[in-house]
Amino acid sequence: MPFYLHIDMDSFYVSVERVLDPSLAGKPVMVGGAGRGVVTSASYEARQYGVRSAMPGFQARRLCPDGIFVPGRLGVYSEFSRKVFDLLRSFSPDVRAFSIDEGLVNLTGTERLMGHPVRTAHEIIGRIGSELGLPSSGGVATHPTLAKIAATAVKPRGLLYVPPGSEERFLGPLDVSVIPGIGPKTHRGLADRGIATVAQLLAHPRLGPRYLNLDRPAGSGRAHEHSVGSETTLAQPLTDPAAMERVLGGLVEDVAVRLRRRKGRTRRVTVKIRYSDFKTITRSRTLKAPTCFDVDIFKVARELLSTNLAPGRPVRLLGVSTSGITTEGWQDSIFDYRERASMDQLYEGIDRLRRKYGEGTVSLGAGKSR
DNA sequence: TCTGGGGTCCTAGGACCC
DNA sequence: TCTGGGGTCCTAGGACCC
Repeated sequence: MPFYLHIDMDSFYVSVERVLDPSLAGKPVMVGGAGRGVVTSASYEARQYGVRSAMPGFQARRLCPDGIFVPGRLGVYSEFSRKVFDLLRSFSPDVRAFSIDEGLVNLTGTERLMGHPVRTAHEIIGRIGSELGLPSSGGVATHPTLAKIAATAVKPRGLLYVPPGSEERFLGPLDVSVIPGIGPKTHRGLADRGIATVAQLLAHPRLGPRYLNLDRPAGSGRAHEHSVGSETTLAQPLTDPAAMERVLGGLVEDVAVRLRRRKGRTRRVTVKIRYSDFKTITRSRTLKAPTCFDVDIFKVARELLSTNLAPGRPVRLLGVSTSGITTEGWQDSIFDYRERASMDQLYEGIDRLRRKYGEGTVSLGAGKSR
């Protein structure tokens, strides 16, 4: 019998902040939400006021004026995340990280060594708490999706076991929104057709399997296409194309450095423009040959920006994204092998300088303005 | 003192090819 | 002197997730 444990950290960023500053315990704490930002993590005390993650900061401050707002420290959270996953991997070789604070442990076949999966789940959650000081929730079930739904259902500080054979009894009465992939829009659409519970959804011959297919074995999804992008909401909306190009240059630089760090080359460049009325457009172009160089990406990005920008209309966000990324070598373009090789050396040097002396040290002609 | 930033996946039309 | 048709790539938009 397959057994999966889905681990979901409880208000992860806030919990890490509390480990580092115990005086935050028991208080309404929010990470993020400064200025134009949104709340990225809210303590359960803050949620009592109606604060949710992804909520705009101004709204959170209105709902919870006495709350404590902490700026996020992604590097610190990543470090704690690594420790959590190290611990998970000491229980099973098959661990999948879904995000910084969510992971799946395959406990199939561990019974003889470690006892029943529920016992193991208890121990894992206990050790995340005792060794790292972090609260978490877990779901144990015969299917990964089911385990995730179970974990979400018992948050915070809960563990829920869905025994084999009781899957439909557990899921049936729940609201369809518990299913990953069903967001507000789909939820409304289903409600319009009179579908509110999972049981009603599963009874539908076409829609049921589309949104929840527990027969499909784990990990049978398609191989996903990787992308690397960077975007920024501007401190002040811009109307000056030259100023926008400078921002674009900074974004391109950021993207290209990350692309090279993972030894990737992109086949596609996408520019994103969000006007101050929130109308958002994306314009992309597929390249003839994959590249990881700032100059190549910037050339395309600048062109996409200049040919699609509505003149005089204030822009609040600019973004650059690269996709269709390949990590294959450059042997496929033999004719310019030598040129590319020397470009690689040049950029390696630039990246080294940037690492050593800071991001602003070396920049493109277009300059950087972030 | 309006609404982040990192992503993945899906749909759908048109081009293009055989 | 009505509309083939299937596969794949390109592009834009949008839903959704953390």
